[in-house]
Amino acid sequence: MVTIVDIAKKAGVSKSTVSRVLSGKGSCKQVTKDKVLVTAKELNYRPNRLAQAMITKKTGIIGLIIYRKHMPVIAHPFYGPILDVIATETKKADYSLLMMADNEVGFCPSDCFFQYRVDGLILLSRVPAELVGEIQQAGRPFVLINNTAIIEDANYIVNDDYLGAYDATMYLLNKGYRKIAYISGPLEHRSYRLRWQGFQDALTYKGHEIQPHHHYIGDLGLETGMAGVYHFLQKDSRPDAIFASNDMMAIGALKILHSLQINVPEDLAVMGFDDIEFAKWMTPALTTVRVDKKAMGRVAVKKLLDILNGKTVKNDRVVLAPKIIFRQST
Amino acid sequence: MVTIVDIAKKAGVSKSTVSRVLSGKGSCKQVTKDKVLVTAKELNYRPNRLAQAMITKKTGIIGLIIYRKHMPVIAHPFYGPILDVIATETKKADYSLLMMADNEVGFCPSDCFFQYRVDGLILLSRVPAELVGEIQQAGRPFVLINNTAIIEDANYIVNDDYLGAYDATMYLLNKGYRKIAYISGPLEHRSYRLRWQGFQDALTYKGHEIQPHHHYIGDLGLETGMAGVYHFLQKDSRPDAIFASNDMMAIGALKILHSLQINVPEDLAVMGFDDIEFAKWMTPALTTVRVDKKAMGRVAVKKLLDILNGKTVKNDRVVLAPKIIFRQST
DNA sequence: TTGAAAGCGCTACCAT
DNA sequence: ATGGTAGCGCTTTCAA
Repeated sequence: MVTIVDIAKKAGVSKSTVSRVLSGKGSCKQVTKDKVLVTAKELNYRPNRLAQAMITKKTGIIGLIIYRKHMPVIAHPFYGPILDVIATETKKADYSLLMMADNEVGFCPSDCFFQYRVDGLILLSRVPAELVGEIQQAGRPFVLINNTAIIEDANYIVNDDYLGAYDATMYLLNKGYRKIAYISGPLEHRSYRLRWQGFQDALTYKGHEIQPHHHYIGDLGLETGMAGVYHFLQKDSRPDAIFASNDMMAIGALKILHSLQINVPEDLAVMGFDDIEFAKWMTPALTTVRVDKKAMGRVAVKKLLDILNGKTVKNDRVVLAPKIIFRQST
Repeated sequence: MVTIVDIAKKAGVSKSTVSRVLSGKGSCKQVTKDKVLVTAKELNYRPNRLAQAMITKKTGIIGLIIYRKHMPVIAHPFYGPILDVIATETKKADYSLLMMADNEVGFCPSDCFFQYRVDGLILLSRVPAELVGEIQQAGRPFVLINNTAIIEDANYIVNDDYLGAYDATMYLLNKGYRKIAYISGPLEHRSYRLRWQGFQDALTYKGHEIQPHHHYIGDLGLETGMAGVYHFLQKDSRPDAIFASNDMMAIGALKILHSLQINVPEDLAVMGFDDIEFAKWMTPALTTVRVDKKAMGRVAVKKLLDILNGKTVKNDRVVLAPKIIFRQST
């Protein structure tokens, strides 16, 4: 590999000069500059960023940690689009992205990143509080996206899950649905706890009560949606609407309902949450609460970049407003 | 940050000894070893992999280039799952992944990777021949996945697109469909060229001819599927089956057909290609040709790792066998 | 078994 | 405007 010494030799200058020209710092004669630049190009020189990083203490790399239990990790219908804008936005700012799925064993992920001396970190979804502690202690800038645990003294971007669920329930109620069943994800998740709460509060506010058998708790997948429908249908009083706490569940519900020849929305309405890409492709297209995934990624990168660029950024949380997307399933 | 010098001081040994203990190379007394190890842990030492890489010439990083025109790049329904297994498999081997979408402007992507001195590269989908040339010239190991251009002297993993299309057409023919329309992606793409060829050859083999208006060429998206259907329906002789050259198009076709109240598969059958995740969630669930995306990622990583581990690997191409997945749309 | 010294490719400081 | 030199944190000879 070509080094600045090679350039220096060929151009007949010192390596300090080469470095200065290439980095654009310091002054020098135009002639020297040109000579160096030309030789560098001739030699097809590529700076060694590792060597640079050792001195400047800046690698130009941003680390990305994704909760491993989300399977698939990268092609995840919810997190995928977020990763996408993170990749785009970081590249615009000339940063590279080092990816890593959170490994349950030990705290390997942070280890890995620290070893590469990443400039900053973006953490998605669930992240063990200890890991965040380590990162804080190491003094590395980081931003949390949609974090499950509430962590103090940190920048984080979340969706207003409570509001989304509240509004969606109100919408359902206003549309005349009275027996709304609810399918929930695990309540340990901040998002699912808040969604469930929003749903209940809206019901209460309107003077309704949730029917005894009209709620079902499962995991985050399609199967939970299916199981939920079966659960509701077993009982005498059938719901007239189902509010699934994420789109995957809603899609599962839609599938089952179709095979049971129960018409949506005529016989039973279905509402989702997240607005993953396929929501609009379902038949019927899924009415859902849109979480602004692009904004999540964009804001996260912007915050991190601001910190890296030395702008004074005080830790705060950004709560994104959700929006109901009206389609055909309600 | 703690360095080996800090450990050396505290443990009362030289930094060479620390290095030797930590890297496990060379011998030393058990006592010294323990002392160093304990101090390292006490100090919460994290090796600086950049410094290590400068000497060993091994960064432990694998670069990943994705064709930028695929939008979304990461959450892509076809490439997403491939990225996923790449991430998983590389991590298992203790490599990190540096991601980069191919940037049309110049050859920035390779630049970026070379600057970080990645150990090897995985290139997905379209990659400019010049870029590959650069990489080859630089002597960096690399593997191509589903490459559009045919590149000599390279390891690459592709799907047998010709065979998939041929088989699928045969299946359609055997099921009794006679007027099969075909929706194609751009024929510059190796995959789409081969699929189109496979379709035609199967038809010819069975003594059928493609109807004049029964093929439509568009881009890779949903909209092409929709446009294709409209195109076919304008004409007098309506097809009894549509073979879309990818699932996104097939899904688009399904949507339109549904809104036109044309029953699938009773009035018109629809066959896709790729078997993206959502194919099975459609109503009706989509019959399609499965491309083994996991195998693509797995094989690519294995090949690259073999090269990196010094196993003699001669350049060859792996052609993965596709498989028809029978579902409800045919 | 251990330590001293050289050097990876670069930047940054101090001379000139 | 330019060159010499030190040093980033590490591995790797080579001596002791």
